[in-house]
Amino acid sequence: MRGITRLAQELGLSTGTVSRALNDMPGVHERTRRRVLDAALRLGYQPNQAARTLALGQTRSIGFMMDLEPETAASGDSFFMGVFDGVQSVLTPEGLDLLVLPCPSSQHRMAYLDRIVARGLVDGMIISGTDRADPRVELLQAAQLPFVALGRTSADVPFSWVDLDFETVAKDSVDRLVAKGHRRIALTVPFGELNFGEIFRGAFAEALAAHGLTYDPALVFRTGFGEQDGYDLVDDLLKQEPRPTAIVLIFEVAAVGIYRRLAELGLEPGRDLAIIGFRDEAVVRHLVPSLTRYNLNLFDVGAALGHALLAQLHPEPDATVSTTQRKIGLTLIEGASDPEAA
Amino acid sequence: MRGITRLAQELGLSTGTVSRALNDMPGVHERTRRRVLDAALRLGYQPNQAARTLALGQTRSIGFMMDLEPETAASGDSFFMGVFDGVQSVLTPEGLDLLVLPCPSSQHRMAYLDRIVARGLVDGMIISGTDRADPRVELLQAAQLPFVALGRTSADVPFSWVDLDFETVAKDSVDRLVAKGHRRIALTVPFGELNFGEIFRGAFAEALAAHGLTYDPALVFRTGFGEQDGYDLVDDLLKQEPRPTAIVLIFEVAAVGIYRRLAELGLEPGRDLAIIGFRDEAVVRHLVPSLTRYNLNLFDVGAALGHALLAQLHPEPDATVSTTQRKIGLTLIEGASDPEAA
DNA sequence: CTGAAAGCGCTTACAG
DNA sequence: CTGAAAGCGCTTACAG
Repeated sequence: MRGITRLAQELGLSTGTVSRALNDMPGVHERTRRRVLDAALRLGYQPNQAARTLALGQTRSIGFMMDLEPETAASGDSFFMGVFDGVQSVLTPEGLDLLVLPCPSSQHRMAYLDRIVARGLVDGMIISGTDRADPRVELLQAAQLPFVALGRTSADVPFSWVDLDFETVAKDSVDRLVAKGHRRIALTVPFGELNFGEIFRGAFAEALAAHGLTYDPALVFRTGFGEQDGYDLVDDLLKQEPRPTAIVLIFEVAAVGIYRRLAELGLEPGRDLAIIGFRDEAVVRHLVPSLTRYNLNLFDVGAALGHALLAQLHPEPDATVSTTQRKIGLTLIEGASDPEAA
Repeated sequence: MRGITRLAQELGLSTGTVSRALNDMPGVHERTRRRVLDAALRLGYQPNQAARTLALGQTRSIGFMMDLEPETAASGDSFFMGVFDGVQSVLTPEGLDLLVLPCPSSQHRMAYLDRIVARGLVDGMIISGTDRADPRVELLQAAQLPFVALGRTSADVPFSWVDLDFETVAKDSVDRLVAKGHRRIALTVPFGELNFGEIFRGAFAEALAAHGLTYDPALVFRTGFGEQDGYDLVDDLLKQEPRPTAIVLIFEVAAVGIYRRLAELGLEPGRDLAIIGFRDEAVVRHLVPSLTRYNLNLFDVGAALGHALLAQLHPEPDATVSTTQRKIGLTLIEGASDPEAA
């Protein structure tokens, strides 16, 4: 005999009473409750999760789907860890466990998610790395599973998401460079169908237009997440006529490669090419000249995801389920990599 | 009505028969089996995991506990992501799901693990970042939960682990430096109680002894995982009298900081201080002069963990459970950072 | 305030 | 080869 039955027998009570005491349900004598709690602690009793899930119809677990794609995983460096910590900070007090679900690089995202959902492994999901058109959103909606996306999609169906404020980063970067006399400004966007690339590009074009500058598609460089991608970018960029005087990045690590290639060519970051980096990270923190970049609080991103999910799990008594759509701001860290144009 | 009951009714069969058909049990008419499988596919039936777990006593999930401690997390996602992919590659074909369990930085490892284990969330565990004395090993043994550690402990109780071959890295590094005329060789070890620090130190001392050199505790530097830690190390190192001519690292990123600080001091990596880095990683790949370091196949590490775990889940019919203890080798990548001593 | 019993969705001896 | 029934460890109306 094990579990709650054992506990009940040990105490000479029924499992019903023990269960009610354990779960803080009303209608249990205070002395009884205390006896139960004491015994549970003493015997190290923990309710069997599967039995609980079956009886209650909920798992008390939240899944966080993460791609293992080497392509996108590189950016993962320390990004997700910070986010997880933030998510836990709001889920743990609610008694919810966070299960990170790594989708193998060999497996299709949809197949992976479909299986997770159908097996009823979690009460809610957080998905990340959203594509412009991301069928995972429809899958989760169809399954009626509460979810939040870390990242938007281009679809206009309403769903909860938390995303970085790419628009403001693009606008601030352009404003700053234009104010310093730059007119030919290059931009990086990700390979593939990741939605934030389109957002970034759109906001960038708008910001240029606001200054009466024209958006030149030739100055938009599709790159990967890595250091090498930044390196490879430089030669293409220098080939442009007239040569751009500045570049705005969307990946943290690319800056390192750009600095490296410029140095090889006898060029100097800042003087020969103004650079505004993306998220602050250990790797770029000590570049010389110091990189102008943005600070992002990963913990906040995670916490926002957690809250958005809770809002879906406990829908307001009256109204429709509350949909969260929240952009997290990044703050500028002034460096010396984007001086006045020559 | 839902789940298997619904499926059974749809087919005019008992749930028992449907279950047997679904699970490929013997004693089901071929035609019946086919009908069941067809209907399951058509209706998108997936067994409820909680019910299955309760009935079978197993979850078909494996947990991978990961620390979110900023201290150790810095070493990062990029490390774990590669490992996860390797683990999945052997678990997925067995129908096992991998659940990554991130222990919040605010929570005690033992409390976190204890809860996970007691709730019966997984059939097996992988733990990482083992301390010299790591109570998680005893906890898992006491709970009789199959587990594998990524990393050894100093305990002499036998349990399954997969670890990097720190001994060979230490020995090869020392041999190489001594052959190049170095006699005063410094070493880094991690802060805290991480077990591999002790292993690395021990192997280092032994290797020195094999060359008739004495191990000088003043040349052993305790450092963290970050770039800044490498930076901070340099001044202390240069203070030593006589000054060491070489250093062997145990963290990937430290090399970047060492290069940076040396440059500030007008010193040159290699010429003024021979450096052997640790694991090859994007961050150190383009240092100049190129860093001598080691390559590690993360996928292999993960696959080894997966196999070690399977060996525990399906114990050999006859014998005692097979314990895996496997060191994964790292291969030298020759660079220019450790030339002959002056 | 407490107990007996049904039910959550599966699996699996046990009959037939 | 198939069905009826018990059981996995919980929770929760329903009686008392």
